[in-house]
Amino acid sequence: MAKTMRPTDAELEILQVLWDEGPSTVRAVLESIQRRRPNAGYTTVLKLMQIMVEKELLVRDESARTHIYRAKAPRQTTQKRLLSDLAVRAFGGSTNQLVLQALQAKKIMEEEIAEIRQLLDELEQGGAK
Amino acid sequence: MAKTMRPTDAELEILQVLWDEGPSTVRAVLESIQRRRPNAGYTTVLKLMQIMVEKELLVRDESARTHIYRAKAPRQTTQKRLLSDLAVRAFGGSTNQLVLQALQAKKIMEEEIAEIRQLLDELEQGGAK
DNA sequence: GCTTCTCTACGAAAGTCTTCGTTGACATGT
DNA sequence: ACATGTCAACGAAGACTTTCGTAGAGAAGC
Repeated sequence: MAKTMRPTDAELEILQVLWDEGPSTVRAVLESIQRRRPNAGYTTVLKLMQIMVEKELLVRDESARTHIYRAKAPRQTTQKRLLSDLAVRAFGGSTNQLVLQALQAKKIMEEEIAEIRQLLDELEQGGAK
Repeated sequence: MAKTMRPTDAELEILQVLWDEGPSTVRAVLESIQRRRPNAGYTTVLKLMQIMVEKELLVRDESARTHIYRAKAPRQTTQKRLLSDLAVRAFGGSTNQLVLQALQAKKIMEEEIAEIRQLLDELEQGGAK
């Protein structure tokens, strides 16, 4: 029903866990988060995940007493949405500027450069008309 | 005083105007924003810009009655901060993954590919040990 | 059966973001 | 000097985010 929104910080933290570890219970997500942030509370994570079901960011299996949650959209879809969103908000809509800036922001390992080169080759072959 | 925060959506909209058009008055920023969003209100923009001065996102020249605002941090610095932030929040800290995803998300023009290739060349020369 | 533990659900509190109405100061033109 | 218009300042409302206390239902152990 609701249009696809940008996940908040806390929501993204939960999505990362579910993308990494697959469908999980609240407790499993909590424990994963606590590895990095030991002060995270159970009811906080539960509440967030409930809200995320309402927002249709997550899907919940209630067939057992302990519910199982999974991310509704795959990781890449969400990542692309966030990138496109950032391109508009901070780069005047230019994804290309975003990429250039990202490349300059970080020293890149040589293997990674090769990886990107290869992708460029494929794009050039596939896209050239 | 406050640590450098991530600008909000409305703040970023104002920053874009100031980056594009240089130091400006509230009214000038408002009119620029109204070109895309005619319902934007004067006091809303004013209040936001006042808050942004407190947050040290903007600097204000109060010497004249009509104050002049400018972005404190240059465009690229803020863009890099946002990219690095997104890399952590949505890409498990991998800027490289972010770049790959951004490249795949968009069809890239050939000239742009050349531009990126050139950047890669420079990076390879400068960074290879 | 009773106690203890785990889980979901609910609601409220505190913080932030965005919007705008109102006010008073200052400027301009006549 | 007075009317009109522009500006900064303030305060408050409404929405959203994040946190957590509390309560009740069900499961497990004694």
